[in-house]
Amino acid sequence: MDLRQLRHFVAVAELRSFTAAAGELHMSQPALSQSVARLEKELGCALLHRNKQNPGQGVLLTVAGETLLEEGRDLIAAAQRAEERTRRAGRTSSGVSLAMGFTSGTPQHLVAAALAAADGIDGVDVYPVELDWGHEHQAIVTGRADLAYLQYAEGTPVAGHTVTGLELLERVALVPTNHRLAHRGRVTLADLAGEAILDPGSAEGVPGYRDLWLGEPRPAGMPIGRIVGPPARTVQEMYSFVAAGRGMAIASKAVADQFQRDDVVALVVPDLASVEVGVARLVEDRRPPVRQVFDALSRLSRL
Amino acid sequence: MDLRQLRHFVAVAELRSFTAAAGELHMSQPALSQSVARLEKELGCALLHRNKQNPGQGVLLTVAGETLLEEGRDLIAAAQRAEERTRRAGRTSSGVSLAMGFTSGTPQHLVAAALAAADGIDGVDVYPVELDWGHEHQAIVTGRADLAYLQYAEGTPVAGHTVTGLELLERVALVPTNHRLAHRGRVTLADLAGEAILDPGSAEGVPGYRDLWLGEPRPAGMPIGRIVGPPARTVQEMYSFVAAGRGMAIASKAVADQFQRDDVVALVVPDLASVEVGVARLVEDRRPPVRQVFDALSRLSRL
DNA sequence: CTCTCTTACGGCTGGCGTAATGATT
DNA sequence: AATCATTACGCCAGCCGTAAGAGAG
Repeated sequence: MDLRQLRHFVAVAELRSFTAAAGELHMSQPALSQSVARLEKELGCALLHRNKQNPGQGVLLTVAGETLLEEGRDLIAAAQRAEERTRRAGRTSSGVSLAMGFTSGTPQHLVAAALAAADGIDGVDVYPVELDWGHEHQAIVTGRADLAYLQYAEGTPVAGHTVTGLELLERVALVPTNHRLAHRGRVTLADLAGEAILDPGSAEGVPGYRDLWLGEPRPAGMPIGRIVGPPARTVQEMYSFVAAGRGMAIASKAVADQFQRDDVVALVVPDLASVEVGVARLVEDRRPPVRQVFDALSRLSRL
Repeated sequence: MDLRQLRHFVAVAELRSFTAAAGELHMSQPALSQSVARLEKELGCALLHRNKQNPGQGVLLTVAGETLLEEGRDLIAAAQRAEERTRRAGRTSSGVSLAMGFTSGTPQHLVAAALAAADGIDGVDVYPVELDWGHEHQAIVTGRADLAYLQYAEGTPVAGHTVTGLELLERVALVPTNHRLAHRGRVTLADLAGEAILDPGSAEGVPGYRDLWLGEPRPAGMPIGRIVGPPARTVQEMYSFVAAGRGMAIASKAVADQFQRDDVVALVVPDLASVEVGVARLVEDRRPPVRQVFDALSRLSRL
């Protein structure tokens, strides 16, 4: 079995269409058809129910197809992790080196704590990797990071990861200094009703991420305003967006404490639920250094 | 990255030699050299320290090489499991079907219990797969079985598996009916000193397996006799070996209770430690039906 | 001189693209 | 007719094998 074939099959299975998958994979549809046919021949069983009475509705998966879709996704992700981890190892001269993912919204002391945690473990070195907003999950799955700090609605589990909640962060609304509410230290959701808001984007694998940073669900009568994109990738981009007067943005108080600009003001919003910051690792990651650092950080939990 | 290349690299890394690995892989050595070189180029880092001052001692691994060796082994095993599971799914008409591995030495009621356990779980079907002696571990790793019954020295953990001990089995020595000890119901290790014994082979991934079925370690003055191969693959082969007068064999009492032949006698050996029978699954196997059946069987433990 | 890995080169296979065909609504 | 997949066929890249080269004991 070949990883390329597997990628081909997974694309077809996910999109339920050879034509669509061929586009996605940047290859011709007949070539894709052949590739999957070869895979089926090698496995000795059909993976897709073809063209019977559904040429319009695309293809359906067989039991074997369902199985290979699940297994194949895992396998492709594992292959990418292997590649990424090897590349990273190639960049370090010696010893074990772990990548700690964080975003510009992560409280600084936590990043420092991660580096400090490694000092206590012999032969293990942790280096920080800054990730784009909302890519923490993806970074762990693809192997760009071994561990990552994650922000999520309190108590929401994240599939595929082992997460330990560490802190709760109050939330603030960021507005320009010349905003009508800028002189208020704290505001309510009612005050913010109808305000244009920065598009938070969405985080693969983190359900509820988008709603979290839109301040949803909001009580009746405090509707959300226009959502303005594109999503910010970092805190700096978020501040620039706000300073330009295009709308407000919701952030954690930790962000506002760490980044100060005189053209942007942070207003505490007490009726927005706090967000939880946690440290995450892949459930199936059994590498001892990863476990050790993870456990050390877990012990710092204030929850 | 390609699985073929990965297999090439893993072979070289494990054997610490291109020449040896090329033989193992049934390909020419220069082709293998190129294949690994291509992989290194793709990854952008060296995996092996070449030909510096060790052309005699073979190659050494770099940090990246060590990483890719570990990751690659896992990945290749995972690929094989994916393939095997898909093939199995292709053979079942519908629904979830799990393979329960056992050997001819597994107490029958446990196999029956596994099938019965599935009846209580909706949409899950368990079917038995008979494995060769000592291949239980390998079967789980390669995906031939999702669960398997395993026999091991009491309390010995098996790497890579989650195991629940279920029962302890007394052990017996199998001898021909015309053997000098055949009329005795029970014997000691001292009685068996110097007897020729069937080669138990070894089980990949189960440390101590060989010693277990040789009755080792034996007290001083009760030395092991000649070890006669080839290893038996099933209980029937073992009985035939013994009946032919080529030597004795050590088995669990459960085996002797289940298989009766008038040309072979089972003698209880009280001073051999009991073996533990447990049910095993892969640590990282998170599929709910596997967990459910495993947990149901774990609840049957008498330990 | 032997052992081992690398470089060079030629041949072949396998996978892709284009074009044509089939099946269904 | 339009859509979606398969079959037919030619082309090319990549991989393997053979042969030659290079460095160390």
